[in-house]
Amino acid sequence: MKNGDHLFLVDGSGFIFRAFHAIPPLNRKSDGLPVNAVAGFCNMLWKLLTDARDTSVGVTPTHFAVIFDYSSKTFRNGLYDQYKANRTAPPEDLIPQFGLIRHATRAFNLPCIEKEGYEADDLIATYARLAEEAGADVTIISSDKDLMQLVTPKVSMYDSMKDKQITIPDVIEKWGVPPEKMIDLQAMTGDSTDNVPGIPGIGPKTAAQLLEEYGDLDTLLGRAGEIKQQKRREAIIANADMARLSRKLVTLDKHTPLDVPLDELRLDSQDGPRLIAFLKALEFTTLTRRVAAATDTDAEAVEPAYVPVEWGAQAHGPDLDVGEAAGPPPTPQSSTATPPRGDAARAAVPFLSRGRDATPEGLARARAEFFAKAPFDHSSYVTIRDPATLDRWIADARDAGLVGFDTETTSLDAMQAELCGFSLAIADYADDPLGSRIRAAYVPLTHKNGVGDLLGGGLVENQIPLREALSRLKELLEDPSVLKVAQNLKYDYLVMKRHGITMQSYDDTMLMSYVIDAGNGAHGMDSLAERWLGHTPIAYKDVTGTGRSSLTFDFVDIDRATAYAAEDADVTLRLWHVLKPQLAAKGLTRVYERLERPLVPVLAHMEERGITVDRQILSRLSGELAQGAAALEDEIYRLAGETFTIGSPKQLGDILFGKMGFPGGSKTKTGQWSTSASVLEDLAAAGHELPRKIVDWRQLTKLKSTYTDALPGFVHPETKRVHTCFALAATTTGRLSSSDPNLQNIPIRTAEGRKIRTAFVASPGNKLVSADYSQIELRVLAHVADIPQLRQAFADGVDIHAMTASEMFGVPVEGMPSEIRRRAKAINFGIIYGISAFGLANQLSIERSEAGDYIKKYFERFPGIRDYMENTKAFAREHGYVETIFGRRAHYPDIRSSNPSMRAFNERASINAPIQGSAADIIRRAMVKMEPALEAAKLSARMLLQVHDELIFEVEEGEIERAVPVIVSVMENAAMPALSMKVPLKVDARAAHNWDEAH
DNA sequence: GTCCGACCGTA
DNA sequence: TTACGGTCGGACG
Repeated sequence: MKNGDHLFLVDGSGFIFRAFHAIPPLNRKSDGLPVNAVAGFCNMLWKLLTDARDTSVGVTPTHFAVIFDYSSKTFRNGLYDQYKANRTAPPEDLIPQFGLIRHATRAFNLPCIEKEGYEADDLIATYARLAEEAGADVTIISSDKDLMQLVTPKVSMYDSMKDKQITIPDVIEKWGVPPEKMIDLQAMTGDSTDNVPGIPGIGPKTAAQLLEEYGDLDTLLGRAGEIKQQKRREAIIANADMARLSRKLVTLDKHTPLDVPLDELRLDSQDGPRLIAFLKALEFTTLTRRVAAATDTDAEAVEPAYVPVEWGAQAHGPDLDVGEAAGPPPTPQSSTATPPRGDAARAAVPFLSRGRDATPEGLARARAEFFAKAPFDHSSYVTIRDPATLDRWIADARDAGLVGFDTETTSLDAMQAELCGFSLAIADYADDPLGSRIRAAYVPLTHKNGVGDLLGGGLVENQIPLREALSRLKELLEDPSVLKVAQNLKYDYLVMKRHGITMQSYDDTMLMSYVIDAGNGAHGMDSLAERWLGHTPIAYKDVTGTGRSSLTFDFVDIDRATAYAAEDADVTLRLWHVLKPQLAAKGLTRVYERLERPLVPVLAHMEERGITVDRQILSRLSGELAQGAAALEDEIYRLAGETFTIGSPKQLGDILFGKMGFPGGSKTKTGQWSTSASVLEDLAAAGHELPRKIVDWRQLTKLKSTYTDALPGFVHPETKRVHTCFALAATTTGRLSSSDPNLQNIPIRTAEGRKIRTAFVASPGNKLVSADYSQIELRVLAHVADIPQLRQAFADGVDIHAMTASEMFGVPVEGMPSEIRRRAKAINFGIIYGISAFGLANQLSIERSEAGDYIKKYFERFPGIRDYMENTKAFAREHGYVETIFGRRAHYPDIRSSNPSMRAFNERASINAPIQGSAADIIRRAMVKMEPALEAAKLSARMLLQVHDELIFEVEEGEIERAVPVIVSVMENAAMPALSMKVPLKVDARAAHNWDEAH
């Protein structure tokens, strides 16, 4: 900075208070966010940046900065503990604007300056002194009298609200003393708003008069006895020390250490799109237009920015944590914690307030609002490279009683994954009992440097040895008094279990979201961060790369890994704060704690055990299938008169419906002729040879590619077993899903397919036990719709489909034709699926009118079912979700769609969900109870798989007779004692060497 | 390389 | 007519 330059220093904190009161209340239109002070601030900045010359300042700035108070605690509190102690909390509507003004500053591409322990005024004093020494002129944008002591021939002030410059004569005119005597004047008068004591009875007029007479404060105090007025004389003598203290308090520090050097305040050009994005976000249309014109930017093309709102810790009212069953214990002090600096440091977690809305809903709302706006500060994340630091973090986690936890590994498959490191997130209560700061750290353990080493390089230096870190981590993860919070806990649980750690006391944010929001979008971390935190976390592929050039996580640079991993733990802990109170507010805590969380270790154990598949059987089957398919291919090509890709529905359609001229059945939604099995079956039934061959070929190639060829690839290299992955939060209804490989769709319907089941075998000395619920969904339907005939039929143990047929068609159960029973069975399934005449007609290959008659007849016989269906649809329309008998919710937000087919689809799904979902809840309960029941019976039987209504166990041969009754009993009584079903549950169980024979 | 549609295996 | 996941072909870049 040099002679001729001109520095503008904006007192950001001062401005906001003034603008807030001076400008009428103004809210963002879309959501009521108060923005009056921000609007004034933005208009003022824009004016100063573009035409300061036309204001009373009369010059254009070359340097510019906006200065803020960091917090209410400064060095002055060390001088006088009552300093600013009577400050009241700012108005509610002002609070979010503190943060917004900082964002505005950055959007204007201006330095945003603050420093812990100092007031904005001290920073302004220091910059002003330095600029003046460099020969520059300074304008302080403020009208605060506390800053008038800084005015000199080269330093002036500017009241932007009144467009009035304040120079030396202005100070004298207003206060009766020149700027250099303002300190003494303030020392005498004191300041009630800042709690600066001063001398009682001395106001500005008297002070000015005394200073005129005695010159300065020290002289006055030395000659106080000469003062004629008795009261004044006594007051000054009695309060001399107070006056000296006050002088210290009001004297600005012109030598504050600076983080941003003076020269970096040089004014840069405006970033039009960035500024417009901010202005659009706040809906400042006039200014948006002006800025667009001045910067030659197409405002239409700019998306509004995401503008997080900071809630300053200082700005919090008297919130108190009145406790929450499983919430974090309020630990007021954390000895070693050093809160991070910067924006994230001011993020404070709101707890339940006595004063405001002290209900579960109020807390849930407050948390959601707070975290929707709390900014992320990656600079506050740290890497832990030594045991001592790790110990400190673990101690802090213990103090807090709550820690976000995440593992980083080399694979999505928890059974194959190798641990690379882990991250922790902690909410501190260090100096703010009203809230908490979240900080996060990554602990790299096995990161490698692959530089110039074909073997993959050695370990990166300065990582805590794996064993040492794990022994410390074990203490934390197995400590029941510390709640661990993870996203998709089953994964981390299994990875840690493989390292000899059995986690205790945990929550899973993914499962919380699933309980709250099944049907409302995904439950992965990225979705949840977007939905609840308004934040997009660093993408995994941005860290590891993608495709051919991708790295496993252990080759990721540790700084990058820290940014990614620490953020994940941070996000997880924030999500917990948002979601946990919502469970309580919506009455879903039971569902989460009984049907979700306890299933995590159960499924982890099942996945860890795996199941043996006989690779020889699969290999032999693959050969047979290949031969069969090859023979069919020859036939197909011969019949078609040419070779083509049979597996291509497009090419196949051209052959069948083009070249061969077969009548096309239905079309797919893209307009292609459908070549589905049902179409081909119809053609085959009409006497055509080719379609039959296609159907057969499809079956063989399907079995080969999906099962016999693929399954051996899933055999684990060490355990030699296949470990599926069960997803807990994948379905809308509450069912599990299975993948990698999917063991819930192993063939059974055809003889060819069943051969694949013979490859799933028990290990030597054991047998597989398959136990499945009989007609569980129809039983659930009989329960929820309370249908007397169905209840009676299940109580009597009669054939339910035959009973249905008998009721509908008046045919005796004895000697019933199989076609009649088949139709009744299709209707029963149709009911569960939310029947339509169209669907039933399709299923039974009958006319739609005939299917409609069946349905009508069915409802006449079972009016309770129609009531159930109508009531369920009405409930779903009203609430947007339906419930299972255990209170699990499945959401159907599109049930109010104006699209009739979409609406109808959602109605059918919402009829089905309570039935399918209640059955899913029942088997979940059975699974949770199974491990302790087997243990109590001293059985070593191990649960391996779940297939919706079936559980598969591996049981020692000598144990089978004792194990089967235990298994059956747990399953049949699974609803108890939470619920007493109106129909009995029935379970069939068999033991055999392979799955085909056991089922 | 990544995505989507068609198809098909299970309950 | 419900709920899933896997494989393939084909189109996109």
